[in-house]
Amino acid sequence: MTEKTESQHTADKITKTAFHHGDLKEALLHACYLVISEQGAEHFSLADACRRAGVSTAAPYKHFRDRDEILAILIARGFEMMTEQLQARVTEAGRGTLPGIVAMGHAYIEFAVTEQHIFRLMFGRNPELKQEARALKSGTDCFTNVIEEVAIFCAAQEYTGDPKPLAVRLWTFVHGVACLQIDEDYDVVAPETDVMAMIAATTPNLLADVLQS
Amino acid sequence: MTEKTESQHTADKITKTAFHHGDLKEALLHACYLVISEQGAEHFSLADACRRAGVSTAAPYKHFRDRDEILAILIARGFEMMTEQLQARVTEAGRGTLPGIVAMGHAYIEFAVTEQHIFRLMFGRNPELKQEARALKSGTDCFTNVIEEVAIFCAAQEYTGDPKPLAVRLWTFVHGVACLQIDEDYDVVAPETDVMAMIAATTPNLLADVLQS
DNA sequence: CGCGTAAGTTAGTTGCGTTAACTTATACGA
DNA sequence: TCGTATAAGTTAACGCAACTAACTTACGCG
Repeated sequence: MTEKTESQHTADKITKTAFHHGDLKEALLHACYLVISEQGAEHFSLADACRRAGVSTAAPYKHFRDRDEILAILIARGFEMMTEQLQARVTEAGRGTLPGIVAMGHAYIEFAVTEQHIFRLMFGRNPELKQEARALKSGTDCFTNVIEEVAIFCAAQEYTGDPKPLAVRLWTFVHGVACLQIDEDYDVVAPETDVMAMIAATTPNLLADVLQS
Repeated sequence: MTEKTESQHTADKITKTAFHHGDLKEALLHACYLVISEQGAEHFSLADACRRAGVSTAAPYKHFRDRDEILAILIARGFEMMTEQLQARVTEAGRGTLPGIVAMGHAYIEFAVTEQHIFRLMFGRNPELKQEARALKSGTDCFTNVIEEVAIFCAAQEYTGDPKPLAVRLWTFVHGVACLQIDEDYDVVAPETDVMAMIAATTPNLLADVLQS
């Protein structure tokens, strides 16, 4: 009898998929997302999210194992959002082209900036969170996608080497940009930096081996 | 009374610069450093550090404004350590040379790995911590040093362009490596990655403009 | 030698995460 | 149709951490 009632009744029963609240599970996830987006995961308090959702602080435990499970779900969703956005941008700019690769880099930064705190959560050192099945899967899926796009690019450029190390390089650089940007370290030390321009300028350097062929 | 006889008033009073404990301030900082090194700043509890130092949980407030001041001091010291280590390595490998630049990158990674949690603290998004005067100063000093070394390299290579954007590029890449390495993201997604080799291989690409001249 | 105060203490407040025990209301079977 | 098992909420309590207040100790100086 531990059905989910969400997908089960949706067909016949449109309203009231859940009991008292409507859909507290999702409402709590959204509240947590909002709190984290505003205050950062470091200062995130589950009790705060409960207040916003208008329920007691014990309510979440009817839907989640603990605080960490909620964070793991938000991490997983973050990676899914990121994957979608990267895909959209590379498709738009042209798969298998240099502008396509650059566009993915730009999309990475945009995601990191607009979803700063979720991004920090996704890439922070939280071994117990990131080893959660969902978070782990959506994370690896996201990067698998990047490798795939770089592989398509390599093929289009008739580069016969292994695309994976190149993907790692590109990812590393763009990730460095994202971290330093959202941590405001550029602002302190090199405020003149135009990160988007830097990515566009540096990507060809990182792909020099491919572009020469 | 277990005096430490550290040097604070040094000149007039040699012994017993501190009262009851010896030098609780320093002892607490060390205890906090240990706790963070073991458990990470996220799970760091000041009370835990107090227990290790053998004092009550109220004791720190005679020496520090609050928890955050301690963290800010540790951040500042982290940057100072890092600066020293980068300097030592570039000097050893040769200032103004490509191996020197690569050595700095390697030293950056080594620091990030051996001082994982302090590194995370240094570069995490903690606006209120990083704006602390000491932390801010030692952080900018650290990067100023990197720029200086890149400038020396550029001069040695007779490159007439601005060295700063190059330094930013190098820093960005190496920082990306450091983050992904300590967050164990490479392990999940590209475990074959040899980060030191990657830095050695990629640095010339990032410095292509200089090396061509 | 006595006093001021630096440097500790204990005890109390607040807030969070979590659990236990209780209550409510819904879905399903007799 | 109704009764009941249970899903989904509640309140109340526990332990722990950050911090504060009020008290105590003992060093150092005049």
